Amino acid sequence: MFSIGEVSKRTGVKVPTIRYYEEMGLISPSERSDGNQRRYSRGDVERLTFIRHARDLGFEIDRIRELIALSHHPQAPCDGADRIASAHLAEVRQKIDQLKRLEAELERIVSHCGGHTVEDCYVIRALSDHGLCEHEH
Amino acid sequence: MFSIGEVSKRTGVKVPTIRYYEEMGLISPSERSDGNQRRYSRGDVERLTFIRHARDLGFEIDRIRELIALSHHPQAPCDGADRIASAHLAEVRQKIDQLKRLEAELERIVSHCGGHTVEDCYVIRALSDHGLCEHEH
DNA sequence: ATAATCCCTCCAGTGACTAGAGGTTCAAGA
DNA sequence: TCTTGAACCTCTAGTCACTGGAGGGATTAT
Repeated sequence: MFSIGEVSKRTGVKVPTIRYYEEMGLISPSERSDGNQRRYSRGDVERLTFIRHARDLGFEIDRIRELIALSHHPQAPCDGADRIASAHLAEVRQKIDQLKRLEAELERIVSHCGGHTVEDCYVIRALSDHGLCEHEH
Repeated sequence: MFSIGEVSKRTGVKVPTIRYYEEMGLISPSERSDGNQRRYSRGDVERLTFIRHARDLGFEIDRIRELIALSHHPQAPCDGADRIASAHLAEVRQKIDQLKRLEAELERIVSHCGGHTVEDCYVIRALSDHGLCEHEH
């Protein structure tokens, strides 16, 4: 049995975050000490590692809750997990595209900043006048 | 003079958001009607367009406040605006890199999902076992 | 005059934490 | 066994950029 501090060290998840995940219904300690402190099993640590990993990959708490539920039915078909991950991948790709468009716009704005005063600074002008933009956004 | 609803239509910024920006100190209406309703000038509308545009490009409220302050000193050197925009561009690029790494990882996880049951589903296994990952994250 | 629409303020909720106050428990050393 | 200090507990509030709703007043068109 591990204290919350030990679990935090093992998983890299901060102590208040572990408590937050508990409140969100992702994990709860297997036991409590006589003095009401959380005590985690090895299984709990594994589960928190799973959560951490999924968060690192950008899965939302709700999606993680679903993935945990799925993992509790090892004989169920895995379409569910696959669908969640694929949907997430699509979101990530969309986000990348969006950011690339921003990048291009910002690049253009920054590189054009030829002026020496704010008055003729392209950065300020481009922000004031949408007409200077190449794409809609 | 425009009502908040008209301004909203002209700029595409939602009414509660305009009020929120006011609370944040980005704009305030030039006047109030006798009945205490907000009345905006043409200049106010331009300013809100500036804000909207900057937000679309991902600038934070605080950065926008700085840009507005700069735009009020047209004779000042424009290094400030340039620096803010360049820093933002760097952030955007970093975010893109990060998301690309996620994309690669998720691609790998999803494409490997060969199993039919959760038990041997790569998605679940990859999340449980960090060792299956290619990169640190 | 009245109805419909708009506007006002204030409060609460979102997501995923993070930080602090004020108090209790635990583990290790004397 | 006692003490000390670190770690723990709960509860509340703050972050960012909004969004939505309640309950009531203002404006506008007919």
